[in-house]
Amino acid sequence: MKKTKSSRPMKTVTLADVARECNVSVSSVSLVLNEKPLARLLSEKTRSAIRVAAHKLGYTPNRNAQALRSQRSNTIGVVVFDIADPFCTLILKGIQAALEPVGMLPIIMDATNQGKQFEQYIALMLERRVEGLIVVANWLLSDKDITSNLEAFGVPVVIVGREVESATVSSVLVDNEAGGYLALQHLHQMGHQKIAVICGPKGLQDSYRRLRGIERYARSIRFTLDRSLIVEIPDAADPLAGFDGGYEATIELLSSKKKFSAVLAFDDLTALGVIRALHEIGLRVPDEVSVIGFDDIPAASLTTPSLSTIRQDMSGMGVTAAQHIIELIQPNGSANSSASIRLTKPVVVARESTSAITRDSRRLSKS
Amino acid sequence: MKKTKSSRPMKTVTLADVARECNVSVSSVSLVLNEKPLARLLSEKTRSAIRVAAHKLGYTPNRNAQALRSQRSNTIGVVVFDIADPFCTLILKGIQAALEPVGMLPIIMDATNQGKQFEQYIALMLERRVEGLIVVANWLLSDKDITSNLEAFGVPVVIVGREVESATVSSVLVDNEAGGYLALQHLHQMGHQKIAVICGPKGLQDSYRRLRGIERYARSIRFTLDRSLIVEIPDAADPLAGFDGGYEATIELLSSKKKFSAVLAFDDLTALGVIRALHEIGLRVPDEVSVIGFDDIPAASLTTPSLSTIRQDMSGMGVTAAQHIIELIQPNGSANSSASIRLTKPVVVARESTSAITRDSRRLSKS
DNA sequence: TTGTATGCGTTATCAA
DNA sequence: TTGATAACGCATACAA
Repeated sequence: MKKTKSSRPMKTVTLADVARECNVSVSSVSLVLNEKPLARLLSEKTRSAIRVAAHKLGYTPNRNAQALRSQRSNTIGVVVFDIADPFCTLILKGIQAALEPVGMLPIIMDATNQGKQFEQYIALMLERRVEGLIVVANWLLSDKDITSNLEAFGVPVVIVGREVESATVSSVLVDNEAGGYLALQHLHQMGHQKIAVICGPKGLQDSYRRLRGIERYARSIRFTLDRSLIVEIPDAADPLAGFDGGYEATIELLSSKKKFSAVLAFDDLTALGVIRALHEIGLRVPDEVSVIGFDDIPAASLTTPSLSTIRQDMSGMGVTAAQHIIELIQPNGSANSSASIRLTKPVVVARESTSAITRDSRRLSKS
Repeated sequence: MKKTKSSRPMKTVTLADVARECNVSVSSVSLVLNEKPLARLLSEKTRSAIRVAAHKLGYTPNRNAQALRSQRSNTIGVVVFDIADPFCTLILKGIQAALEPVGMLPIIMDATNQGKQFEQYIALMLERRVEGLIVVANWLLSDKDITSNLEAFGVPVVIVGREVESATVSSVLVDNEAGGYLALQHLHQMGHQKIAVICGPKGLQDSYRRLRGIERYARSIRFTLDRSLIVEIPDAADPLAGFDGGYEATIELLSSKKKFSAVLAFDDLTALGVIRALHEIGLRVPDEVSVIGFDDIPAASLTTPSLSTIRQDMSGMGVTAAQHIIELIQPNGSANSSASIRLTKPVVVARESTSAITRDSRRLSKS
């Protein structure tokens, strides 16, 4: 039992230490411990001696040295625009899950919602010689922030949650249009006719795409959307701004005496704001007004009533992004699989906040 | 403009490249770029030439090489028990915020709620030669999982969210007892007398501490808690189990015809489950029953009604943990500041789910 | 079947 | 004022 009172840095066990312990050369130790084919040429006795010694001494390979020598860091930089955003966190899980089996380590940084930090953190990761970069966007990240020059980093880049028009940067995101389609379909099939639509900020791709999907479904069944029931929440800098946006939009809608039996909200946060507003006015959800969101953030299942929504497979998106970047990292990888856009399929999650239209809501929606 | 079509790994610019570019030695370049005192001995002309060349060539220091040479990785390993737990994510923000100014990089890993992965990930970080370890626990992490041998890793360890009885591992967590005290105080001061208490799993430190705080407040005002209104949710493996626990406990309480005008829940998730149950039975919150949680997870402010709760300063805990580990890393650091326990002060966040007792709730709580 | 030597990019020591 | 050079821990081509 050695006293461990020593001051840092503590000397760690190296290959040389192991080699000395069993009177072989460092190369032999390296071969055996890495299970290289060449190791099979060593006598079984030597091999086991090496393994025993390594274990006894508590040898831990030094990844930094390995990275230096092999010119491969085995790390992927992950820049999350806001790690507290529940939307992002499941993506991270997916990324880690896909990276682990191939021995890659994600280096995660939170950009804390600031475009400024963004570039700076990427520089940090480059210093660590990450072999690839995954950017997890959320709706606060303006396109300006990214497109600056994501292309010029010298490593493959995959961006999650945002479609980017670059020739060298790949995207993984939900099929927003399909999602919008599904959302309206869900409400319409439950009998709703007067449907308010609360769109996201105009500048946002997602807003546009989802609305397109909504309109496409409407056309497909020759259903006419009441334009006066379509509103838009303002752009904002706060992660929770969607909630306020939904709240304000609903208050406005209600005070203008518009009638509707259902609200299709831009996302879950917006939907929760809508519900708050309806509740304050004294309208019951879903008895009098149905509400559907988009994303399926964890909170969606915890509220009362629980929130019907369009689920994005965040974890799956993370996995896809990670797998894609692994491909790109392979030598010649950028050749065969170049910049692509992968859309994941959204799915309806019907919970308590939507219900078939009732007498109550029908009466209410009479204009 | 060089074509960048080459296959990976892309050769990066080194000190030697810069040195060659301006006909000086690598040592000079190193001195200048690191702004060492010795660099002042070089002529101003040389210095600026070096800086210009470095910038022109796009030099990026190789941290792996630096780590190898200096025996300092400038990284801190952070093992989060569940990165999707909103409780954890704000702590991460705090950690990053405190680490950044001192040039330390957090290496974040999600243990995905499994004690098994836990040890394995720590091994990974040790291979990367992290200089310290921060473990972010949540209530699913059983003490067994950690105490195994957190002490023997050779680097300082700080654990957030759990008090550990080790002589070498420091803890940062909320003052649970004070929190329990505050929660009961809040309810009592609003006039509630029949108060149900839903405790966390028995095995959990937090449960015990919070209950102690509750009892301490009760004693301080000579208020007698009705033991039959104190229940406990079962231990569980699911991150969202608290919700179900709160739900079930409430249903049980109600079906046993107990009367109460307020519920003090173990945490926010539990509280949300309670609200769901009350709603199903047809009891209005807070008009007929007040509910208070613990933690102040993001969802707490988004629900309708929004949740009154006891806030933990998660971000602050992250900062504290990071600062502490930085101290411990300093040479001789472990000497002057050894294993300690730092408690952060909880604060009441009064929102909509609690209100002063009304005629309705008074009537209801008559037994 | 095993060992030696070299270099990865840096920093630090010593010499010029 | 500046430049060689060794060493950090490891992997590998080459020798023995």
